[in-house]
Amino acid sequence: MKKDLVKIIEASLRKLGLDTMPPIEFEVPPQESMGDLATPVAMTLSKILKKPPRKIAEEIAASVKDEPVMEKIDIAGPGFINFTFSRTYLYSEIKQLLKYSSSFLRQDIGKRRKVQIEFISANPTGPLHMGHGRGGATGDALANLLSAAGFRVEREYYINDAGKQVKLLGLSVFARYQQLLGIEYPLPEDGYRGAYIEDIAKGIINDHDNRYLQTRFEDAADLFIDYSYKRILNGIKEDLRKFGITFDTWQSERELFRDGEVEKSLEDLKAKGFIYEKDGALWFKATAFGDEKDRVIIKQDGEYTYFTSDIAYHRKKIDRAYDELIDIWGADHHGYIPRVKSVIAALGYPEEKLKVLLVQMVSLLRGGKPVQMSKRTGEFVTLREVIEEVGPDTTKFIFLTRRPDSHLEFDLEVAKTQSAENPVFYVQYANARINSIFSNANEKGIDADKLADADFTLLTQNGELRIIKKLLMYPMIFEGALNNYEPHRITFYLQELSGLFHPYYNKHRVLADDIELARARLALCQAVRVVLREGLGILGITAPEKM
RNA sequence: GCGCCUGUAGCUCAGUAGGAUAGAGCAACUGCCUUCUAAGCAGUGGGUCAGGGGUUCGAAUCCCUUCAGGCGCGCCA
Repeated sequence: MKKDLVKIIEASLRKLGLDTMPPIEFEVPPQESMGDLATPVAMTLSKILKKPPRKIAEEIAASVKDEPVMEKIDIAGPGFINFTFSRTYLYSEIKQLLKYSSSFLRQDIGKRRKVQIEFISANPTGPLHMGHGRGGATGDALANLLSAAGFRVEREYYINDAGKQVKLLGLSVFARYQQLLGIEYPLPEDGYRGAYIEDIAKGIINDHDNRYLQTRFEDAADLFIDYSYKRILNGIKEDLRKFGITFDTWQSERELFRDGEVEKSLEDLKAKGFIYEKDGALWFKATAFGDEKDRVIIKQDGEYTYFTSDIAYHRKKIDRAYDELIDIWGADHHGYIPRVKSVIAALGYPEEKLKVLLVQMVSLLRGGKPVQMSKRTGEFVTLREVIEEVGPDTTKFIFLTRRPDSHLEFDLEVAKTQSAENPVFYVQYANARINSIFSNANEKGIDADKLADADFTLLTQNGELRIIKKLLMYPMIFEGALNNYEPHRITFYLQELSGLFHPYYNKHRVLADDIELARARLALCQAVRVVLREGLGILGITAPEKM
């Protein structure tokens, strides 16, 4: 729809003697009667052409008005050009949509370029929480979006299974283990305290009995650390399974050390002259690339920092020949962006190769009151508990009806009690209703095959034309969601589409007595169903057959 | 103190590379189930786009500033 219009307008601008094309933007006019799409391009050009916008608009309109796709063209307000499409065009487009759904809905923007998207990557030191859920829903939807747009997408989870945090986890479990066996053993100061720590300790008792009773932690560390984080990682995988998110690759931090990636990346940076020694530590010259201070990579005590393995990690990723890397982080890590970007630059790659998307914090409420999250006692509501309470589809939908950078208030009570009238069901219900119509058509013996050959000219009702136009708008929405990394645009679109379908369903009988009309309406329903499923698929939300 | 994000209807949020009379859902109120699923439909009310200045044909959107909330600013991750 937009593509055809752009072509027509560009041709007309060329006729007006313009050789460099300005970006041609479109919007939906505020009132339906004004037309289907409008462009303010005449007002933009007014400065360049030094002519009043309405004059330019008239010239464009005059040279375009004979196009067969156009029903009428109006000039309105300060210089908007309003286009109304001809029915012939709408009917032929909806036919295309039905006949070639996949290429119609999935424009090949990616051209098989490779993108890797890394998300969640929660430390294996505890179950996933709501923040991870939001990052997960967003990352998964973006990956689906990119893949629908013809990119080759890899989803990766980075496992911080080396370093201080998993060690602290092991020590916390070790302490609980001793305590369970009747020994007084202090929990580490900032150790992990959730009930799951005790469960892991019980698991070790179960598998290894009291073999590590009263040994020193140092002598049992490997077992306690490995046992604990692996068990938690399995729990995370189970959380993800329940949430309906899968990954292609799981990159272990330990492996980066084991495979010499960390060493190699340091040598690399050293050779390039971005490493120096100061105060008994080794530093990376991040300020050379716009970061506000240089960063330590080997501490005085000889240990690496978390940043060191992140250098190796991003170096490895970027070396694997991806055209684009996307990292999705919680917004609390935003200060970390210049640091990682500076690594990309130091390694000789353009910074734009890495796109860091921030997903804002989630605050959990119940009935308007904040749910207490205590770090001290380790008491917090996990993602799994929320999924089990409100369901994965509703949970994802709530995450995906907000802009990633808006702060999100997730009220469990609202998510649940609203469930009957929750927007996600509104969308799913439209799909289920259409399925039901098709099974009724089948029972009545109405031929629902080859619907692309139905007589679309019978679709003359306002509700029908509105739906057709909305369906043809999908590629625009898709493109916008993709270019801005904003999957929520799909969510809103699906609500709008459903918001047209339900009233139509209520007002007009799809399975009309007139068989040809029934077939035309079935074709329309089919198109709606295809788009709903496509959109829900991108969001990672199911489209139940029946409800 | 510095930096990032946010502030839009009673509530939760869209709308921001400037565009026309600022939208949706929920909540509130009034109706609609003997024909394809009432998880639905029809209708009503609801706004100082946080405040103030500026830029221009035009600002919720851009700039400056104030206020409010959140998050960062480690040889922690």
